[in-house]
Amino acid sequence: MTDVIDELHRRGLIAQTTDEDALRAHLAAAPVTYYCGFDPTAPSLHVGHLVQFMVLRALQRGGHQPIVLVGGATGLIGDPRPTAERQLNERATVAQWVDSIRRQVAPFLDVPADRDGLRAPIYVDNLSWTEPLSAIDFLRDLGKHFRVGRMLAKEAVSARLNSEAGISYTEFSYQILQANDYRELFRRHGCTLQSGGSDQWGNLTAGIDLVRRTEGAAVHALSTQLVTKSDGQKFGKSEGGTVWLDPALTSPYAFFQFWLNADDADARTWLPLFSERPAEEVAALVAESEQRPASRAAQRALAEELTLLVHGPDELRQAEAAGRALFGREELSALGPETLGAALREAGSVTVDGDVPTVGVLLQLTGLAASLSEARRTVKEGGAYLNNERVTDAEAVPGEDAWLPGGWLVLRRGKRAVAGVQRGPAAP
RNA sequence: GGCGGGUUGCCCGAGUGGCCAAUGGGAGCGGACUGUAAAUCCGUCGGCUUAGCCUACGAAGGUUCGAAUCCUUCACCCGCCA
Repeated sequence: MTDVIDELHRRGLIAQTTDEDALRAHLAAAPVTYYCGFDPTAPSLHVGHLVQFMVLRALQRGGHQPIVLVGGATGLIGDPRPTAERQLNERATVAQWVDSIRRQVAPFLDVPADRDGLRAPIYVDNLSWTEPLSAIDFLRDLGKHFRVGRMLAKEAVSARLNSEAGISYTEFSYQILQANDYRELFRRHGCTLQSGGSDQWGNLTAGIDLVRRTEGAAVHALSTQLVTKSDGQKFGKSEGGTVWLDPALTSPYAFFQFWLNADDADARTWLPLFSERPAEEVAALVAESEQRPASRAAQRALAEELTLLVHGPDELRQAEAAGRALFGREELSALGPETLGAALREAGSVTVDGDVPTVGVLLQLTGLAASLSEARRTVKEGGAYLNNERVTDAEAVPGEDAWLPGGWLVLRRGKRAVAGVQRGPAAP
């Protein structure tokens, strides 16, 4: 069977590891228990987190034992960001996020009953061992093992010390908590490998040092490559902002479209990272994308594979169908009410009853425009469409003949942003 | 603790009493060209009951016919000195 490290390298997922030969040997010798942590800083994870699951899944396929840690404790403290101090969230809020993220993660690693040889993940929350720590415990049992000089040298800390923002003692302490997580998991589960984003390297090594000092054991770390965009922008944002994994925050349709709309260059570099297809298939898709960019083979593969993974087969089917219906060349009126309705519900829709508002108001209601002013502007710029026909007057009210089968209006802003308006039951 | 400098729209950054909803750049958004791509060009870019009005230049007061621009107090940041 193929070496997991080889696969991860091939896919471009590895940024850095501790002694790679030792890690390879370790993974080859016996099933290894490994972990990756996710801090609850929002109610949902986003596409940026998927890279971590790619690593977790690859190791799991290799027969190793995954642990998924949700940072109920570290989420209360805040991992230092390079730019500025984090805003602390309420404890109750963080606790909710722990729950929602824990549920969200399940489909990525849970093992179906019929799959042998895969180990089901262990789920942990670091609040369970961090909360009982007293200040005395923290300072005597943990603090003694950390040298301030080393802590200051970590990139996450030094970047902040050199910035105008400075750094609070709270965030400065973060690395100690994460190091302690590694030690706890080593003690409780024999965990000997931690993976994380490349920005986590300092925290990963802090844990390794602590385990070596207090347990006398050599444990490993692996950091993943930062996913980038060719234009230098941050990965994982679309028109609507962050692309979340939670279908309530980013619809499966929007999720699918995010991947489908990727730049050619990006899609080709992302495909190996995110696709679990065999290497030859991935290479063939990339080649196809280069020869016939208009086919968007790489984008399609990404969209299909990841929507399936994150949202499941039913949602994938609907997201695909919605895209075909809304961007297809066929007449909207030719679509059946079921197809149209499903597509628009997937894309995002609102219901109106009583008096029908103006097009401008509808643009705002559907979220296609953030404000009425923006809606008016969009119309003035010629970027608003009702049933695929350009709207010229924001104050116009859609006439009776505009309503499509099923009581729908199709609103579009620009080329990609589509939303539906359905006539409510109370309409005359 | 003292002295000096600073805090402007999503970000960076001009603006030292009326011509300022505020120069310029970036991001974003729309159009043209395309492939629901990139690049390029053009336009747009606080809100609203949109030829007008309202809210805004760290916060709160004040001076003035009129303040982002002057004064006072407060908060925060950056220097230098204790």
